[in-house]
Amino acid sequence: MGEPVTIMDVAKAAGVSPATVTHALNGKRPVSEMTRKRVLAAVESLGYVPSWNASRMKSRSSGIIGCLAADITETFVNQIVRGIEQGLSGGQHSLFFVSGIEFGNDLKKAYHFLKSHKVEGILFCHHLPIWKEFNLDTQNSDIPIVSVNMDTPGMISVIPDNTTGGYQAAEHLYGCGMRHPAMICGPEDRLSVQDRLQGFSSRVTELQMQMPTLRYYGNYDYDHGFEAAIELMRDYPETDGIFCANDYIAAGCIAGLQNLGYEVPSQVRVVGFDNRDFSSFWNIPITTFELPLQEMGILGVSILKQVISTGSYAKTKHVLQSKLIPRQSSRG
Amino acid sequence: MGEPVTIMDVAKAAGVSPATVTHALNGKRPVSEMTRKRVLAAVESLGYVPSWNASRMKSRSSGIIGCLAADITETFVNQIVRGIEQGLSGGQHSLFFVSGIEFGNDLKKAYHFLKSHKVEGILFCHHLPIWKEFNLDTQNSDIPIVSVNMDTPGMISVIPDNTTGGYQAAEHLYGCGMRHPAMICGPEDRLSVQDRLQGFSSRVTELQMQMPTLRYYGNYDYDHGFEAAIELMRDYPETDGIFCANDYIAAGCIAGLQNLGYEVPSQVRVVGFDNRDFSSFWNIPITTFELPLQEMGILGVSILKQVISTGSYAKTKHVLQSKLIPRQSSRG
DNA sequence: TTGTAAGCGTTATCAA
DNA sequence: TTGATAACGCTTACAA
Repeated sequence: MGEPVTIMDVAKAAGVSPATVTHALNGKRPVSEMTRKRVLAAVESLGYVPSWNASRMKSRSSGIIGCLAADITETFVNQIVRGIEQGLSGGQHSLFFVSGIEFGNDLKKAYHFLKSHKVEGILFCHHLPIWKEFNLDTQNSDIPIVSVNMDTPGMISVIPDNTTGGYQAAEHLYGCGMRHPAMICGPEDRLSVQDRLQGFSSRVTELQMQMPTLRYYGNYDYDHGFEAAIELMRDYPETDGIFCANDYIAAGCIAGLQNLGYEVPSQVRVVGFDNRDFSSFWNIPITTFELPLQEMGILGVSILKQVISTGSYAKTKHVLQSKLIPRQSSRG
Repeated sequence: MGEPVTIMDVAKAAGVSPATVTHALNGKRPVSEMTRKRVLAAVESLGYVPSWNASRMKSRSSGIIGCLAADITETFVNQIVRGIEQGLSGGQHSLFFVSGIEFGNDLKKAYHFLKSHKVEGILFCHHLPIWKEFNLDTQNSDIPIVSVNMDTPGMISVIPDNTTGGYQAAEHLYGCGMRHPAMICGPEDRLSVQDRLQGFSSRVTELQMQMPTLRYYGNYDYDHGFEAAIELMRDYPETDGIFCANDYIAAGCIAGLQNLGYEVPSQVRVVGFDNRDFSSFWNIPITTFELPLQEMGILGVSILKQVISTGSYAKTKHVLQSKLIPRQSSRG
């Protein structure tokens, strides 16, 4: 498939030196208009594209930022990645996305891969503290790392404010008439679940209401919501407002409530989290919270860029607010 | 942030030549066990990782495969990318994913970017024939390109069989008792819509049934399904089976039918497409088709690898079957 | 088994 | 305004 065209080929074709070709292309020193035109013509006709590798051999900077994530099909990952791309667009850096899947979930391998490409910084995008496994490397890493979505001690972190989300959920449900709150949680080991729970229960306490001690932990899915709702209403029949840890659970919860003959929202109000696509057109549209995922990606890039350019690496923590989206499931 | 560690540093620390370091690391020539150990110790203590750029300067191959897509947040894109990652894992190549977003949707720019990184092949991942815009480049491209998801004339294509999907939808609905079929289409300019329509109507004809001439084109979303269902039942009240171009439309269609007082599936059967997450737990679980997205990614990689290694570039077309997932919306 | 030196394609420095 | 040359970090003949 065709020999690779080098700067020498272009130089020969244009009858100039390789140095002139470089400068005609990147304008780092003046080139006469006539020469430039000849060079550009040669570039065009030969289909020459400079080799990134060779260019970056000399200059210390690779111009590449790496992103390490587990699985691109997870909504939170691809939304964040989209934000990262936006934050990078038009700038000097480009993105090298690497998924755990490529490396059999061996993050150490993936990290070394990025390092071998001389990335100038890494955006780390997980919902579990997997970083612990290769802690040693990252702590003393000469490459700045920003953790997006996980509050990772010892790293700069950009995270959504799940706690305030929970707090606002309680506030909102109270305003809609809830007096006997409850929560159906997701997986117990997720920080997002704990934070949402903590925010919710703290506002519940402030408002001098009681909530069940049972947490109804389970998967982040419909079935768990359905079953938990039935258990919950059996255990605490006075419940008139349920905060679900995400929209899948909320959807199941609503269905479970309807199955028991409850009316949503007049008898029981329901709030979810994450603003999944179906939430807007669920049979009872689901009140939810939109995570600032793209904003997190954009902010992560901006912070990383700053760290790279200044060299200062303060382990700061940046919290972005989630946004309440009120829908029918919570208000009459 | 620390000076970059080079092979020279390691060589000095281990008291050997750079050549020995290379060979101790990649085993392309025998190294005594003692020397190897000293080298590896030096590598470890210095945190040395070989520069990918420098390594690839000599060898013609970059070991990189590029992937060009519009938007990673689209399900079909990230599923395919996941397949690509799987196909690549454990092999010699790594993936450079590039999104249109990074380049302000200037595909030409993105293509040149990949070329500058000396990618050995490109996987092109779109649902629209945007490639036409930079047709000239790709036709004479010295880099092999495989189009995944779009049947792109002049390129190797890996595509889902939407036509057979439509065909099977008609077959399935007929088996469920449908005698007066109809279809609610998506955007008229999508090939997927046209193919699904064609497959459906061809089986309808074979089964000697009639279907409306109206196509009910519209967005691939819930609202369109809802409104189109109402129009459709007004125009053709005898309709007892509706094939919707995707699951969003199907969800809206079911809601629209229920709104009119029809029972699904006993009075009207509904089939969707794409197997969205909500389809399994919709209030009436939606019969749908699962696209072989990950498989398409895997196959795309495998074909591209073969083209790269053999150098032969036949413009073949590879069609993968979608899989019917029967649920309640179609059978009583 | 190991070392020396040339070369990959580009850019920076120096000289013209 | 331009050209020659060294250098980037690594691999690989070739030599020892």
